[in-house]
Amino acid sequence: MLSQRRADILNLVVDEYIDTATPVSSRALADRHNLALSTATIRNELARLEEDGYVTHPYTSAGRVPSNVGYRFYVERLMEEEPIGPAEQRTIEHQFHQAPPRYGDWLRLAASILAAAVGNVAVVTRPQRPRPALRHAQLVQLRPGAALLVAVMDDGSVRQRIAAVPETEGQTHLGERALRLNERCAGSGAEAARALARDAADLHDRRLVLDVADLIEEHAEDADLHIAGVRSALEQPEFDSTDRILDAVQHLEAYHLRGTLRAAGGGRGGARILIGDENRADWLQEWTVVISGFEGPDGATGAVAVLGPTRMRYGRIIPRVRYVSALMSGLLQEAELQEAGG
Amino acid sequence: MLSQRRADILNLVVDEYIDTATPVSSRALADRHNLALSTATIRNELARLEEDGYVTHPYTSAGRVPSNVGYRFYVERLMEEEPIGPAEQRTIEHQFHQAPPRYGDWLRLAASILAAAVGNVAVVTRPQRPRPALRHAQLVQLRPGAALLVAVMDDGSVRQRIAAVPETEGQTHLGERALRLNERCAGSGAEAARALARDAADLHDRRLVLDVADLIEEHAEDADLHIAGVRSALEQPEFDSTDRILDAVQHLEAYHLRGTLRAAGGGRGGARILIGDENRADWLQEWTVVISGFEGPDGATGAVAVLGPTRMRYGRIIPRVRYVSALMSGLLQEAELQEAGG
DNA sequence: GTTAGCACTCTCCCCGCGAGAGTGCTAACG
DNA sequence: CGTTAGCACTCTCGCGGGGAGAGTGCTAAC
Repeated sequence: MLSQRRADILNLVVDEYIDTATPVSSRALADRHNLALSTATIRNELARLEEDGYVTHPYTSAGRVPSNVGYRFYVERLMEEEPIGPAEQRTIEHQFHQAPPRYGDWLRLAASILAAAVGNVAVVTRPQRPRPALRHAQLVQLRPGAALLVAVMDDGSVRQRIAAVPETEGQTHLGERALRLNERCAGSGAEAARALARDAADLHDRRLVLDVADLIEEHAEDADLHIAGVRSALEQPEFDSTDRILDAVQHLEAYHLRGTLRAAGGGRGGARILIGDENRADWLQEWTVVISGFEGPDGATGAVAVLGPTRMRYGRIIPRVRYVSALMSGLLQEAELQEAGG
Repeated sequence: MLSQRRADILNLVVDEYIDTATPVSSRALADRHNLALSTATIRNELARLEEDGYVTHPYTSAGRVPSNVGYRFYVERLMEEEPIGPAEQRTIEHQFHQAPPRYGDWLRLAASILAAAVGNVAVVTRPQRPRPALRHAQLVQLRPGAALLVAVMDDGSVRQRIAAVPETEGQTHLGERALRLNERCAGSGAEAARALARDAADLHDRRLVLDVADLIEEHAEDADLHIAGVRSALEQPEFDSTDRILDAVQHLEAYHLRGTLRAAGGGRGGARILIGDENRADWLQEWTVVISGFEGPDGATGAVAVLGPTRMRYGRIIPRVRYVSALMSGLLQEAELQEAGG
């Protein structure tokens, strides 16, 4: 294991690098933090840290940069969490209380608040039950032979697909079909609905029941993912070339992020941290994801996450992700906001 | 008005500039297109065009660049539309037919198809009625005292807000309230619902009715806007500096684009073109927006748009926006796809 | 084990300059 | 009078040189 002194130095290197984004020299460490050591000694220790894989060298005579291993060690043993002072808490909660009544806006606001607090990309997903049941289905006629099937789930999520209906039927007939559909499927999960399909006399009714079953099983819509803070993240020095920015922009779309977050999971309550190559996706190899699951009512779960370069302010970001996650749980589930605080 | 020859030259300048993205020199015009004119004559004509404001000079001795006025003239009088060949038509329609059944995905696909066809940002909005009526409302309990109010409109759009409910009521009570809400408001527009609020005996019922009225009046959700092709647009040479890219990224979010598109309107059927300073938004001063409204069933309207730098391939983009718009109308409203073609 | 000193390395930035592209102007031409 | 050849002038862009500066690794002394 690392000697105390070497751990101290690693700690300073990471802190300094996170702060300045430039490779850290022995002089910088000696000057800015009063280690009672000469630069030469520090250089020796840095060389050891490099041997052990905690830091690297961009080129022969530049300062040191933390490696993924170094960050991991930092996060687990060295980092000091930057507490959320009462003023900051008040600001955040105040923003939450200014929440617009619209649910989508509210989730987006949550993402914005978090993004502003951490200066990186923040993502908030809509809480959903893993296997919801149908609450209510509607049919809206499009053209002859096709209608929009709108299904509201009992966790409040909504899914829509285009369904085939008899060419001859107008909106009133479709209304009747929707009624039958609801009588038959309301409250059912996917398997139950699939089983019920056999009982339907009418071919079209049967197909609609199967459509509903499919909808119940489907993944969430893109709409259920809210992203904020892309700009502030991309302003950081790691995104110096336009190519890097474009790559990031491309991957930071809701459509792509859904999969990414699902892969990352999200430890309930705490925060899960994936640094660089601990991420599975290729494009995340130089990113860190901090993700925390929160709970909605009735077993529904969502996730709050922050994405940024591996050089991120872990000590600041991690507690804030946890805090916002807890706030969301509180606002969606518990009786009182105060109980949510962290 | 412009002499024939000068108009020809302007036409060539715009074509050439759109193609190469570099200021067009007299030599380039003389070489590549067989004008029976010397470069000197062309230079004289260019000087005249500049006097009249159709082209500009980035610096003393560079070639000419079209001005907004020049583009406008080009679009209205000079440009040749690049027809959509049978092969391309087939490709596009084929992609549409591969459409996934999910409605949101389908709209996103439409945006992707258009983006791919034009190499710029494409946006598709969900068709909605300007003043829809409530089809069905649901209440999903969150925490004591608060529930998620989910309203499905008769145009198939969905709006959700967090509503206050009595602290003591659980999901079963809320179900009854939802029933009452539907009995009372189903089929109503915003004013009708507001009028009905007075009849409600229970304070909470009344508040819910008012919530529903608000929902009916609200603008669409972000989810109802689908964006594609950001990357390909930002790869164009006008986005050389990271600042420009970041500005664009910031403004190209669904949340911001909604307002922009609403301001641009969208002439039914044809395509409306807003070049540079013809746009109201500040950030669009060097962008062109090509937008076309399409019709869904029952008076619902959506919009298809392409956004790109003013130097865009108008002759290619405009007919493709119209075409996709017509296809959407066809798929959502008319009986047969074939009738939609352009 | 620690430290001073030193040679060496590598980056980064600035600067200058030449090549090249393109114009505007003038004067000649039909 | 419109058109054209010729020419001087201007401005950009890319390239290479070079010096300053920052930082390391190593060696030898403490």
